[in-house]
Amino acid sequence: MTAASRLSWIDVRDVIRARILAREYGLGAKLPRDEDLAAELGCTRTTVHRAMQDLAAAGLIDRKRKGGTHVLADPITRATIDIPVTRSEVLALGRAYAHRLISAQRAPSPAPITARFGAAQPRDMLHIGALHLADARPYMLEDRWVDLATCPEILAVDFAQISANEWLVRHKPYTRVEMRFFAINADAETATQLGCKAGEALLTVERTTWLGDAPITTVQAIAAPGYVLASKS
Amino acid sequence: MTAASRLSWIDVRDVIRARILAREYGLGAKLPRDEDLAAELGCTRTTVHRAMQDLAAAGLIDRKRKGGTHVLADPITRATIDIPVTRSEVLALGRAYAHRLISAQRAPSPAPITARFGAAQPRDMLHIGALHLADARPYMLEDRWVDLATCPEILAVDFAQISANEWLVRHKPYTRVEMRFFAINADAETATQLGCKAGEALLTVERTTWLGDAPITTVQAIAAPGYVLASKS
DNA sequence: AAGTGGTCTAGACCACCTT
DNA sequence: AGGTGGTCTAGACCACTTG
Repeated sequence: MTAASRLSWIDVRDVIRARILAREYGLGAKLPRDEDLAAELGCTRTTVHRAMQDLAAAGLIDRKRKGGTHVLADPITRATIDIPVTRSEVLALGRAYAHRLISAQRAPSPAPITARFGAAQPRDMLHIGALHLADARPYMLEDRWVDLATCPEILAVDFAQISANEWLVRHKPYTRVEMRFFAINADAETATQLGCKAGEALLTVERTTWLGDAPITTVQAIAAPGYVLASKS
Repeated sequence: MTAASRLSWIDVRDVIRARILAREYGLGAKLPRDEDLAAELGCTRTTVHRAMQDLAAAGLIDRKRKGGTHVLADPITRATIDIPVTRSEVLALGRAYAHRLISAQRAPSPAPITARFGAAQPRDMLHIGALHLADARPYMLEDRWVDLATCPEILAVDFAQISANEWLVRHKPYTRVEMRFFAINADAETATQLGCKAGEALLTVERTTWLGDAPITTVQAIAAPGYVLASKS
């Protein structure tokens, strides 16, 4: 027999999750109140709360004050993706990192870029093209816009020494980020830059960041063929 | 002046986050002990702990017992992606949903599929091809393998009535999932099935799920051209 | 209006990890 | 071996949201 010294929130979570998985609490069903579960399992409401918090974060249940706790009627699969600085990502693969500046021009943001930030008017920006290399081969192509009102210091950065990607991450923290993932066919120019055939399928990640409400940067990162993005454990 | 009735963990989190963003605690720097922060800010250690928990989940800090709390030396961008049942996804777009079974054959898993599960030996599986439609147009193409040892009931399912995707999500909960995102060029067969041109770039999501250590299913979902996967707010 | 989850306090003990 | 974060309890009050 196992001595149950005290019930940890992980135990509680596992019990509740098991009941959900076994459909003891079916899809869309309402769970007992935290207090009742606490009484039933022999722990504090705080402990049940901690367990529920974890299940909610995992996307298994939905909680509302007064409304109670419900199993999600439409189950979802939730994945977390970590995107490191490209230099670190390459180094972590055990490959040599380098980057190359392609272009950097000051210009007002074109409509699609303005729209990404949800801004009404075009903004004064720096438009940067850059290529990340792994073992001297093209790894990722960046097409980036940096808001100069929020981030004037970028004008003084020497992109021969540090990529815009890394400079921004290290010097311009953000509070909000939106990401979009999609696939594109390499056009002629992209193919040349990435050293692949025109038409090849390329995974593309679009990232836009803000500091509060102020736009910082938006980037379209086009990965070389074969790139795979994996979810965190 | 604002009356500070009591300090909520969100306030504490914002203070600490602001310090990190302002590089008051620089990259890789060690933060004060929870207890000291609590004393400084005038709240309980529990409240500081709750704030730290949030910052750790966001990927800003790293905590270790005895080691203390550190700002991550290599900042990462963390995104969460929710993947609903395909039917729900289509309906949420305000489009009509339908699905079509392409094939369903019992077969031992080929090496690449066996490997996805980390299994040593081929397993008895059901191989299913299916097409999801939105407004009667191809939306997503599924190439799925279901483990029959774990999930024999799948053999009795009528895929004319419910897609394997939805049946599994509703009847076979999982405890672990791994996802991979990449881009592929449509081959001739895929192009025909998705109603696009051969060679078009298609976003592909590979999902593999387990219940404990037991394999459940692995699926390669190929989205029609134009598909975009967005991170959760 | 009231029920339910969310949070805070105060204090104690535990467990992990670095030193 | 000791310091730090992790957790649990017990009780109180708060705030959202639904009936």
